[in-house]
Amino acid sequence: MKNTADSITSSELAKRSAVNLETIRYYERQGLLPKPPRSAAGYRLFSLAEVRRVRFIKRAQELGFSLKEIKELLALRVTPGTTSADVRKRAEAKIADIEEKVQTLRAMQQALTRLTATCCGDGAISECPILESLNVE
Amino acid sequence: MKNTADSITSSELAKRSAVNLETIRYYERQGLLPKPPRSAAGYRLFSLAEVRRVRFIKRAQELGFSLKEIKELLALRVTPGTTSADVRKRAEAKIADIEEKVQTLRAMQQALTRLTATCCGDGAISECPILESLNVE
DNA sequence: CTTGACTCCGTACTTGGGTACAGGGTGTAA
DNA sequence: TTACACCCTGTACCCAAGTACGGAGTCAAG
Repeated sequence: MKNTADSITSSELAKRSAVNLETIRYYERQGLLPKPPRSAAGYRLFSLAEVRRVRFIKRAQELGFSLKEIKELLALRVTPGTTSADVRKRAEAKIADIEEKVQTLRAMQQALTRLTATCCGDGAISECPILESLNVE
Repeated sequence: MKNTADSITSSELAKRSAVNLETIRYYERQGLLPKPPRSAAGYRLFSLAEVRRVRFIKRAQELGFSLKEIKELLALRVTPGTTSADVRKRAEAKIADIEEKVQTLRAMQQALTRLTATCCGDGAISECPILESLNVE
């Protein structure tokens, strides 16, 4: 089996998106990757575009999204059976979720910045400044 | 066992920080919570300050930090045996990590915003716009 | 026409992060 | 002084997200 210009094997997809081969099969089972067409011998024929998809999944995971949430994100598009108003609503909800994450990260960053600022001047800094400043609610 | 002004039981800590009681024990085992002093009967006597700590752990988890990473974050402070230059360096590394997360979240948000913008106008939008715009390398 | 690298499938194992008991000891209000 | 709610420990179980493995088929270079 050779990779052609527009079609790659599962192990090639795994390599290019820097995940384990088994992970590809797993994502397919979980519906995160579309069931790919098969060669005459039954080999999976992935499109190169899936590389981007797998990388997206990995990135999103690092940001605390579960595979289930990622599936929802990837499903956000207008397809037969969904109205664009519906997609719009779901997308807006996601935007708000993400905004919250950003705000929390910013607070953490600020805390750490204050830490670096105070700790070089030494003297009395709080026991654990990062806790001090993430005191939201 | 009664909770006093400055000392609470493990189940009270669990309740106030909105986690399962067993999670408190688990965090203690993992070194995410300090081993608390005990009452004569062996009951844990947590300080109220630990509520904030547990909440911080939960928030950080939602942002994709593992318990191991969270432990490192919580350890960022000047203590006997660490120089402030050392703390500074580790804090700066964390700040950079976080900045990356923020950037990725911003890209996702932008993608979603474009989605809501284009989908109400309907017409030809890309198959899955969120993938398009998170095309970072 | 064989050999070595690849693919398939199903199933079993692993790791992180919890959760749920069981069996026993407290604390206190009635 | 008992009833009931609470705490302790240890151990076993659970789910998500992979990862590994065995047995069998496929492909292409020598």
